[in-house]
Amino acid sequence: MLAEILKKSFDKYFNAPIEAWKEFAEFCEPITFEKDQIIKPQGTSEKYFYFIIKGSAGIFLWKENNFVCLDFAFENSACCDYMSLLTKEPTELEVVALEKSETIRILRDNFHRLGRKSVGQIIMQKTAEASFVEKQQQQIELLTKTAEERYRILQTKFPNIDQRIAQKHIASYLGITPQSLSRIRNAAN
Amino acid sequence: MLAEILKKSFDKYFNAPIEAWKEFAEFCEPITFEKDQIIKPQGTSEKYFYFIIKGSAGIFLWKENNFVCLDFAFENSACCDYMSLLTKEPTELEVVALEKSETIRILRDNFHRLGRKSVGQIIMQKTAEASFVEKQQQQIELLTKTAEERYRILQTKFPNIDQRIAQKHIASYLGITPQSLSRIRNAAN
DNA sequence: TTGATTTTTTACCATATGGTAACGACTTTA
DNA sequence: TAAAGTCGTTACCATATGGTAAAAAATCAA
Repeated sequence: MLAEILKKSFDKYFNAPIEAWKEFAEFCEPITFEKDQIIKPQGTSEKYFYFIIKGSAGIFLWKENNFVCLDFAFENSACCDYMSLLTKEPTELEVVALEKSETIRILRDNFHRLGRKSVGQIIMQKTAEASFVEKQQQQIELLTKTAEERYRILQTKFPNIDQRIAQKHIASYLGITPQSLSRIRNAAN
Repeated sequence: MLAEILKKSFDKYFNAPIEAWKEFAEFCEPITFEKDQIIKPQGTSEKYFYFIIKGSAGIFLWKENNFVCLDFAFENSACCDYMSLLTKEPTELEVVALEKSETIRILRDNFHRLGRKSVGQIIMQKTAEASFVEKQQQQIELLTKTAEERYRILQTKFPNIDQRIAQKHIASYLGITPQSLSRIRNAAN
């Protein structure tokens, strides 16, 4: 079942038989998080690669007494402090469940070890490439769009994000205060 | 000689014999660009992976009648429209030489083909991962630092950037106008 | 339900940055 | 050398967003 999700997610890149994905899935462990539960605390090194089956999570960076959200993750996407997973260094990033969430996770060392097998290697390569493209898109938006335009783009990308994620988190992702987001939302009518 | 540069750049990840790097280097072609020469025009798909031996380049995105610089590349670093190289789709990104630059390049299809060999695969994997980490750092700076702080960080990262790169390019990289950068520079004393 | 806590909204003023314009310095071209 | 263009600087005002504060609304806990 997990093998099927993985196969469906990555078949467009690499057509491997379901057995190969099942073998990969052997190393995956299901784990559930409550809303607001910390998946990876700041100051630590990321030990797992997570994949969200149901629910959502955010990658946060604490700044003074506030925080900014660097990214959201919803169903069928990876969710971890990927920078720390790659470098094995501790970071100040914090991963938090934003809803009650069902995930599967795989130990970092197993993730890297499986990277030497064909399907594991494709997952690692495509995860790195997709993560880069995603980040570059975010950088382009931050450099070329207004806060309001970024908000509209985010709503298009995740159509029900307003119903699922607190405004303060969306505001911090957009790089503005909750007050400014409130102003933007209420001006638009 | 190129093989040695490649080996030096990637040996920390993967200790391959110089012969393996020489084999990889066989597919590389040297090419020189004049200052302000367009390496990859907007609206096209990236055909090459470039590596800068000497000089510098910038990745630009045109916005109305202005442009923003998404990244600088100097000696011993990759430089291309990596997003387009990966997706094979045309993008609006433009790569421009900012000084007279000596580069080596490798055809996209050869790059991907060599990715199936051990050293090629390590280059592709590590390039993707390093590009992601780099982009996430930039995103963090854009979300948590002021324009002045970002300028100081950039100066630390590339100590002689003020002497090598036009202020207007630095300003656009920082997400501000040249006038604002001028104000920041002259206020700091 | 009731009270406590958190989140969102609104209002006020402050500030960083944008946009336009003009000027001088520098660079390129003829 | 002169002319033309580009670039960096400065000044002015405009604007988007920040910061503080407090009320209103929503959520959570007892």
